[in-house]
Amino acid sequence: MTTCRIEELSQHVDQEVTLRGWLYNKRGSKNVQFLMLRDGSGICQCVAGKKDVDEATFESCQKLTQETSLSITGRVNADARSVGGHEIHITGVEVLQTSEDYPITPKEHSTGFLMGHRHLWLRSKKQHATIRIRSRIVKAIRDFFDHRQFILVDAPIFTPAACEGTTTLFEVDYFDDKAYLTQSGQLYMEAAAMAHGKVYCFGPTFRAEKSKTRRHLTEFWMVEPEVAFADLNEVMDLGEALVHSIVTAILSDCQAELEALERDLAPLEAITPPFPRISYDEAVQILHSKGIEFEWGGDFGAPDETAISEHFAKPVLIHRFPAQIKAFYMKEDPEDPRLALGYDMIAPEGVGEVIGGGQRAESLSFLQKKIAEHHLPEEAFDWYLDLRRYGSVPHAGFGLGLERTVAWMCGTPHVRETIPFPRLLDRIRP
RNA sequence: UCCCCGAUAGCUCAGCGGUAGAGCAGCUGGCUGUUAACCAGCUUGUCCUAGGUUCGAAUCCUAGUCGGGGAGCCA
Repeated sequence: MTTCRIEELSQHVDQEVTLRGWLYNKRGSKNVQFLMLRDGSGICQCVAGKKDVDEATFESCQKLTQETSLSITGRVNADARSVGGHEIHITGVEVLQTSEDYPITPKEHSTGFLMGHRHLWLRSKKQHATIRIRSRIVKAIRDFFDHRQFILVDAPIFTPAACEGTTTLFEVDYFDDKAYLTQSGQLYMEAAAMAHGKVYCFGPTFRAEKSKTRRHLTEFWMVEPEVAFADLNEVMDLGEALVHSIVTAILSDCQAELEALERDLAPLEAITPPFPRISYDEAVQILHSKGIEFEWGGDFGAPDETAISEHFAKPVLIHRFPAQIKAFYMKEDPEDPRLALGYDMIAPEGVGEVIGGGQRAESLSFLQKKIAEHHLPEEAFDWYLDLRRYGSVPHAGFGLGLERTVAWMCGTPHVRETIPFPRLLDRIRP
């Protein structure tokens, strides 16, 4: 007897196989039962005709409840009437554990209810598709950097100080001292880039922001490349190429998942390089041309980002922001010291910022001045300033938010569905 | 931190001053192939909590709790 997964059924037509999984749904009449079995790799219709199986088997099929775990043995039949093109003509059914009163029925539920049952909601079709796409995106990201000779360097989760500010950090006890959960691996990647040239880290980051929006999590994943000797233009090229390689991978490998999510493919197929690149000044002009009030020097809010992105069919890169609204480590524009050599990539369809990055300041005295201006404790950045004392070179990098990228690819409006167990302002369970 | 909206059956909701309803789920029966199958019947409530108004409150008022959406900030 061959045990196989539903995704492999096409290789076993007319053979008898055993499938192991959970009952997704059931339909039936007096003489025939249709069991929808899911096993993680797909969903398969298993048919039990009253004349084709013994009485005990038919009766046990009639009694099966949603999400009961079971193994089903039968002959694989190619049948266009069945979803997926194959079905099983049952010869035997073995129940592993009977599921009673499964909370998530094949009908409508509120988001709050589903979030409370996240551990079970993961089994539902769209959630299953979303997590598979997330997995494929992670692989696409790793492949992208690995194929370009980047070295994976893991950044610490416990950190002694803030990267950008202290109000958004989670504080934890660290023996007799305090530590914070990392909000970015960037500073560590700058150190690693001076050792390996091209590096990236990929892991969870934490922000204690009291944000309650569809784009925010308190724990989210970020991939952060950092490249020695690179300038702003090179990391804009890198971000563009990364996003393009992610889209290409998803479109070629995740067709079934995109279909389960009812994703409109046209906006994804439109994501081809080159992406438009505009300066902050040009972005402000676009806002003004649309009649939106905006004062030069401020940062774009979510509605501003959407208005700018609606101007283009592709992701748009906005570069050279006013230095005053950007982090202390940004290099200033030699042609206009009011500006910083940073950039954001704004995704279309209201997704918003998926990449933030730019060229880092390599001058020791400039950084010391900036740390003072931002009222940051210089002693906390002593090790970081060493990177400017011992062979400082121009370098640049960025961070790409994984959950926003998954939401973008999936067409999912809220990032909480793009991570298996989301951590939000007021939700830490399950 | 601020601004909106909501809380009624296991789930999704209707009822909005006269004492509790529908669909789905569950249970029983029917149906030769169904595609969130369908048809008939049955069961299920501290109407979020605490005060108040009223002859009478799920319904009106106040406070609180929880949930949803949005803003700021950011990936």
